[in-house]
Amino acid sequence: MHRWSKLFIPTLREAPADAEVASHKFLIRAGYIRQLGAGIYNYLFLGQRSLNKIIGIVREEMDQIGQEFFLPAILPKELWIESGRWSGMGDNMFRLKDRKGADLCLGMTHEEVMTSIARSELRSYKQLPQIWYQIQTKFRDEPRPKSGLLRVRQFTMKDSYSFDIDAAGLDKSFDLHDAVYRKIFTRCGLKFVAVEADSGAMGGSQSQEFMVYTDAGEDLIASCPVCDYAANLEKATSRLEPVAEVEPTGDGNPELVHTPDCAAIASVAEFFKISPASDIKCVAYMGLKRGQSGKPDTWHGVASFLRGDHQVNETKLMGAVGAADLRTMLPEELELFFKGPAGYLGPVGLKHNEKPLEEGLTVVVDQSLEGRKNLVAGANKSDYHLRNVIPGRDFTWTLMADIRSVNEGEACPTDNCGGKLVVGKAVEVGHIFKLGYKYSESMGARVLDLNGKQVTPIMGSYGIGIERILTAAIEQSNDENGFWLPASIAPFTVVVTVTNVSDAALRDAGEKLAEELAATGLDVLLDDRNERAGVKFKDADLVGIPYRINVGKKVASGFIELVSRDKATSIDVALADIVAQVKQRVAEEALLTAVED
RNA sequence: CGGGGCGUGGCGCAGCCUGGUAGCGCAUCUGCUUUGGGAGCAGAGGGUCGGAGGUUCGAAUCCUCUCGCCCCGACCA
Repeated sequence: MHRWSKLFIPTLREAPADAEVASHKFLIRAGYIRQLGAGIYNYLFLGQRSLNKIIGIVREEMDQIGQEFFLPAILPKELWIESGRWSGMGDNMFRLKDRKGADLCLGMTHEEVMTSIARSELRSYKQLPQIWYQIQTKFRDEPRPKSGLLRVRQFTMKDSYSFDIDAAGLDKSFDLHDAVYRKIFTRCGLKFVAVEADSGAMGGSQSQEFMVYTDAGEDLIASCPVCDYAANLEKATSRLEPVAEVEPTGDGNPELVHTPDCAAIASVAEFFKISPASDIKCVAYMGLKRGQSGKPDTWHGVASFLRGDHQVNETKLMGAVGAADLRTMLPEELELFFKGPAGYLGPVGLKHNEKPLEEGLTVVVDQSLEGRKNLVAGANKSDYHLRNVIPGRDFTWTLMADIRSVNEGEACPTDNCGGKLVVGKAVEVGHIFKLGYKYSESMGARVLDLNGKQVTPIMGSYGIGIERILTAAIEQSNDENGFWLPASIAPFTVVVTVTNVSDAALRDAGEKLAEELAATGLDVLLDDRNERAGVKFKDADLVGIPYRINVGKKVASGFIELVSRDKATSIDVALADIVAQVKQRVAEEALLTAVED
């Protein structure tokens, strides 16, 4: 049992002016955290207590499938040179030198270290599979820390890594993590959704994120209200309605048309009296190709063509051409590759590469243009467009791929579903990922298989953002007075508020009650401060404790009040029944966050 | 990095434009009263005005540089 009067819980009546999202404001107002620098926070008593409960749940569940390690946070350069990420991580990596001048970095993830253990210790398929995890501080020099604990430069992550003999084994390790993650987030009381995610430059085969819907989130999720389809917008696909093609003009071949002041899609559509879906849009990029084996990185022209009413999905485009980065083309580059100005770019007559990201221009055409007819496109000449353009007949491409972003209201891609996709903002609390052979291969991890042949183990990596669980929980449960956490992760389960400590009878009743509750194993906070009742009620509402017991005048007749923070409901309970009542409430709530074993 | 904004007691702000002894609310401390939704009265303490340089008789205020923080875009747990 803890006494509020002895604790450091610096609650604030007002939030700092620069806090924008609810969780940021309340974490500070409730005395959970204090800021030390951009994206760097002190965790105070209540905050640390809640994080410790989250860590406890994560550890308990992870122990069901893996083994806990604890790796260093300060890491030598050499490992990262081997994996190619010393340069690949760029400015996101905190770097430092030791007294001898040797390069070190602060760990932002631990594939390299885990793989180094695996390669020096694992020798036989008989030792596989292995799942190793740790709960540890990560350092990432984010370009823009923001929103309190949502995006920070130092945070706690549970990261795990699996080593399997083959792809089937990896599938199993992946599925084990999927199941355990669901248990963890359920026990933490999060309303989460698992979505398909982009596997990006990491080159893995499957990637799934665990997301909690909130407007504070930075990701966009497309989901189907009918079936269970859900995907990060970076990855999401949809089924398009067929488009009514326009009739050809003249002999049906491309025809040059004078189109003054028609640089915008809308004005082109207006000019030709067509839907933007019958116009070909061009977005021109420069794509970054990572230099192989010590060679410098290079930029190459990438022209993307898609329907006028669609938007380029840069994540998909990068994946399609294998670029490490994209930027838009400068005017002089447009002139070089297209001989034409922005607004009048088109695919007809363009010379393109056979392979992406080589000398010359890489032309990428979105799938939705396949089989289309009689389209309008820029003529690569100021104030001119072409009509009657047919993909394949009038122009070709380096590659055709899905490079567009889906829009809300488009049809779900699942066969025979028919649902309309909705798009919502969410925060990522976990990510599970089939890595493949990238690290085991490059760093030389090998084991002998059943036949005595040397093989490379296949890896997976899996992360949970500890602080993000707390942040997401606050985002999903708050009102103007504060927030409430599920009992499983709240710093205390119940606060016993003595309305007037100068009344000895109330004080004694509160003491006795708090002792009794604590004796049953509940986390009890006794508010024994010499403050007015209103102050204590306000504080109790603020700090995230799910239950409150008011010890007031009704004690004289043997009653106290039990208040549930979430619904702000209060009932009178006989003193003799209160311990049982609280236990029952907590048990009922626990049922909601219970997981099957 | 590009764009925008802000730095004045612990927190929230005013003062700056038009230079002239730094103010308000909350919080803190003392005393008395009060005690079920952030109490009242009386008194007290606390600020190199982010930092450096400059202009001026005189700078929180004007100029230059610099540091920090927040927000919007490219990354990720």
